[in-house]
Amino acid sequence: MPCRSLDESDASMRQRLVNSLSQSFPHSALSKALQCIKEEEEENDPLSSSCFAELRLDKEAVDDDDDELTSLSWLQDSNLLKDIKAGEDDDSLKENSEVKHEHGFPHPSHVPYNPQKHINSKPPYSFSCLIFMSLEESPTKMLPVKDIYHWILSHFPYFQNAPTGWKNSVRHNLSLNKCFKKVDKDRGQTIGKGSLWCVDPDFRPNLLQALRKTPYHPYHQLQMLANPQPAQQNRYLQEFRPQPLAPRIGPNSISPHLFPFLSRRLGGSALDIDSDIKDVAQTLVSLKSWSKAKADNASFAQGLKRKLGELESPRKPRGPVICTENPSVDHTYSITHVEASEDEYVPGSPGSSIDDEYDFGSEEDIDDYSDDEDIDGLNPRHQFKCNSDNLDSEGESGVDEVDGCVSSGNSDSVRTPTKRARLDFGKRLRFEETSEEEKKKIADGADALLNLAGICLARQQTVPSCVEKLDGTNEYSDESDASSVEDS
DNA sequence: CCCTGATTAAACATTG
DNA sequence: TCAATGTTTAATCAGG
Repeated sequence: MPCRSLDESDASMRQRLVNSLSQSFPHSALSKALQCIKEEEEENDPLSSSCFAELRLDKEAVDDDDDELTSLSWLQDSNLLKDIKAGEDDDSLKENSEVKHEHGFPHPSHVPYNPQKHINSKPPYSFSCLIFMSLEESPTKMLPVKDIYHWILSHFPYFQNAPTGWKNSVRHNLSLNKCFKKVDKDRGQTIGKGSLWCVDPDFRPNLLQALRKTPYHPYHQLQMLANPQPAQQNRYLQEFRPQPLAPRIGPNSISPHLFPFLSRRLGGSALDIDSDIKDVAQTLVSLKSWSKAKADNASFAQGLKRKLGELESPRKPRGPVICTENPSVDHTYSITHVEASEDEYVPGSPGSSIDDEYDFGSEEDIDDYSDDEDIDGLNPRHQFKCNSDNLDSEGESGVDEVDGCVSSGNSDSVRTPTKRARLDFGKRLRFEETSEEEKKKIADGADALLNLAGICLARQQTVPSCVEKLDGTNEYSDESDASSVEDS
């Protein structure tokens, strides 16, 4: 919860609030905004007073005060608006707030979104996120298109009155978005027409990243599930009935009962940042070690063999998936992808599941995803704007080739650890072909960056563990990240 | 202004 | 045959 400066008087705050609202909601939306706040209070939701502000985007968390002023979140802890709301009829106000703008009008980004109430507001989630949520809510992590429709309809009544084109969009997304893939017919039960769809584990971190960037998602999603509407008849939800909201453990925490995957991935931005730092440091150290190893042919060959062994053996630690802040690599259609995955992929490899990495879901789910990878190589969807040329062209430069994992915007960030590790390995092989001068530059750069990263990591006392992991002898999980950070 | 992603519409193919 | 499903292309818009 952003803390308001105490030296700011209520009057000035109110004035600034009104100004801000007037600009943000020119069409009588002020009352709607107030109504939203009042509704939140009336529900006496334990989350409403503390959580959703922290669940704003990471970027917003570091935004300037102006952005905070435009956010209504901090008002939930204050009673500044009570006078304004006094005497207003709740029903009429709500009615007005929902009727006054046309159906399909985008939901104001500064108003907490409740899909069950703002049925005329177009959900602030992309179809990818909607599909992702539906699939994640499924116990089996896979759904036929029909059930995806159903989930969306039951959770976002907006679509009940929306033009039917949204279903087309859903199918379009499923087909075109590389994040989703069809489950092998053999594995899918006989569900009639069509296939089951699931999230491609390769891209699940990207979807999570995208979801996390969506304003107000976690809070309202949780709230929605905690107060299921009668319209919700999704059989998966009936089987997997949400539990009442547990008291929030702390700021920015998501109920693990309702959304285990969200509670982990959205639980704290600091953890992800730490993870990113570790990723960078890991890559840099690795890079340096390889450069150094080249100086000694014997040790180089040994290291090569060891690296190869690590990559070939199952259940070996892999490089971490990097969830980049770069929107171009979130979950889009045009992410650069490893074309050679069919050759590289080891069917049934336990390490192929990202659940392994993040400990998502159940054992069955892990198996599902592992097996699902069997069909990944057969799925031609990755052809969309797949930019393997980029990799090759970058390979000429040497530097980009090697520090691909360092750059948050690099396409490497979207691969499975296994695939990425293999690609990195291939890159390193090519790295060995670059000139000594280039390698020296790279090593120097790595040194410099490592020093920078070392400062951060040392601050959190995670350098030893991080570096220790570089030799591939230790696991690298979010859990350890979380614990290390929490300990510090 | 350009690029990219998201959305929407549409046409067409496939499937049960 | 039909409707649902899946694929693909294109146009449009918004945001960076």
